[in-house]
Amino acid sequence: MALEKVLAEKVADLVNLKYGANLSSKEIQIQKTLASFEGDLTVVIFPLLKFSKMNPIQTGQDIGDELVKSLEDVESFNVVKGFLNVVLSNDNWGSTLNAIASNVSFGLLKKSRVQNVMVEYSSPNTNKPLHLGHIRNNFLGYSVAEILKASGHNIIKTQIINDRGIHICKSMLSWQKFANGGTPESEGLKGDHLVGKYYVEFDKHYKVEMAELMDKGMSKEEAMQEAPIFKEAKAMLKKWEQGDKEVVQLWEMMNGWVYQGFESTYKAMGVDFDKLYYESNTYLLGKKVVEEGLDKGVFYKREDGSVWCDLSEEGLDEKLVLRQDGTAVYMTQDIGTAIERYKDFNINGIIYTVGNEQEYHFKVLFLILKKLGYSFYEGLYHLSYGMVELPSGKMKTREGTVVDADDLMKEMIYTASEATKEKGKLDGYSKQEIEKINETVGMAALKYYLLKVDPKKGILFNPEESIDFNGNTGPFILFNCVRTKSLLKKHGDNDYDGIVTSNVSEKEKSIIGKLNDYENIIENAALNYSPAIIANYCYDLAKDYSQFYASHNILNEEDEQIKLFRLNLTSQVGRVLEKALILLGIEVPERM
RNA sequence: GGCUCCGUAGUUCAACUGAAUAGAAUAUCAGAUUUCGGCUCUGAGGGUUGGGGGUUUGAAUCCCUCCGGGGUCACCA
Repeated sequence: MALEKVLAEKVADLVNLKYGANLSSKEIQIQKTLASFEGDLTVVIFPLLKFSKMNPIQTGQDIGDELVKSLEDVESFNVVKGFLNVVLSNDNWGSTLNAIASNVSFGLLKKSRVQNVMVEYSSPNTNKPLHLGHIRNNFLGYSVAEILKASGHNIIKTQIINDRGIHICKSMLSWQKFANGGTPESEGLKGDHLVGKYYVEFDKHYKVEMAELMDKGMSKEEAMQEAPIFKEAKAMLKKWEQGDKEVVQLWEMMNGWVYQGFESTYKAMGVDFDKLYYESNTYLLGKKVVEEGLDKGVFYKREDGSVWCDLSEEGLDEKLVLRQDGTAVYMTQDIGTAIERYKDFNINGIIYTVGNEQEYHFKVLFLILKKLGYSFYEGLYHLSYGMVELPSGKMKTREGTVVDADDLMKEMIYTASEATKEKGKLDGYSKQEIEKINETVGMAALKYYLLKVDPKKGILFNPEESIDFNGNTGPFILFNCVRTKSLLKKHGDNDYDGIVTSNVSEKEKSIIGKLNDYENIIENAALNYSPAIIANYCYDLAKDYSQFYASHNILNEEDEQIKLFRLNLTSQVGRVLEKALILLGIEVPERM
């Protein structure tokens, strides 16, 4: 609250004046008073003792006296150990609430220096459908982008589509061999699922061929290289890089299927992008830059023709940037992509939302760009997040233990529909409207479940818990938000401007305090790239409101002034909750 | 093995970046309501914050060390 600042400044002034210190208000620690003590705000006294040269109690008493004298909003105080608990006047709460209500741009911060930031997320391969890991990636990247927007930055959402390489050729070759010309229409499969099916099919045949070769006495490594089907895939990659018409046509057709599939998955996820990058476009630039780097002496060529970057001085290993046969690797493409992005946009930085398994890769990438002389490397940041694991262990494509994104979302929505059927609150709604609400609720459950965890940490995905609707869950928060709307609708008139009351309960104070925290929470979430901070805030606020609702009359309140005050409070809780949920990519329906 | 991240109630997560008695949810147990044994409400138990040491008026948080786990060190992406 503005009052926290006022208080901090006042305390700093007092300490400077009385004890001859030289503190700024930022060095004064102010926190919310714990529920078990009397008071609203607490000044931590310990750090001030070296100036006051008195014990904590005396110092607290001393400062407290002055605060009551000089600040109108401070009604009284008490000192416990080294903590000065300040009790605020009742008028303060109403005016704080009104300040929030009348602030049209509440929750949208203004930055003195606006940054243009590119956020990359999703970054799929075009040889298989999206899975649970991508879901976390997408929700996280989307939400971080929204949070940064709210904190006052300009954001460009982007992805890099991994549409070329040996793995893509594997599914192409496999389709050629085994699909008999099957299309998404003829097989009745989403395009990305169809392509994924033949990618798996490739692996099956590959394994059989390897086993045969190993029976003949070959080592595993040899067999991997010598299996005919693998050699064919490699040949296809080479043809693709040479621009072979037939191969390119096949590539375009199958990627087209995949993009159609992705599009509907992204739509269901509720994510979007401002600009797409394709590795098939950027890898060539990467190759060119590697040539330049060779001239500059940043890279060196080995006898066999492969190109490397020596990072041993920086404490890392040597890194391959171009294969012996001159084809590009992952690193090559990423160098090209980064440069391209800075050419395309006037940006101050790029945030790469990529799993923590690639931390080493990005460390190396940023270092190489630095060595190449691109000063923009300073603005690059790897938003690294933990892997999603199942109770049964890791997800593995080949063992079929992957949780498919489309399947999972469908399940969540189904569970939501079962839950609403029981509650029966949707009478009078059309089938389409009900479907839309089920979608919203199901996705809210999934998004919240994945976003409430600190990005850095791994997630253990428990299917049963994820679809829970009680407790610390998305639907619980959503329900409270929807309830505020329905209350306000019932009351009709919604002009609560300037309502004050001298009768404010502890719960109400707590809620107003939390509402007032919202902008700090955004700032903090932006600073840490952490939707989890927003998610936890939403739950705290919703829980507080839920307890308030259970213990206070609102529409039934007889005192008109109090009733309006509580409606004002309700209105702001709904407003802030909805704003916060949107930052998580969660929509709020009118009813549920 | 080198580098790196992590370890908090039975379980899943918090703790405003160093402050008061480490909080929720869930599970468990006990009551209340309900003839609906699954809903709702109230309450309780549950912790040496992996172990040990250090810095500090104060440590889950910072430093050292050991133990345990993940990731990564590919001419894969």
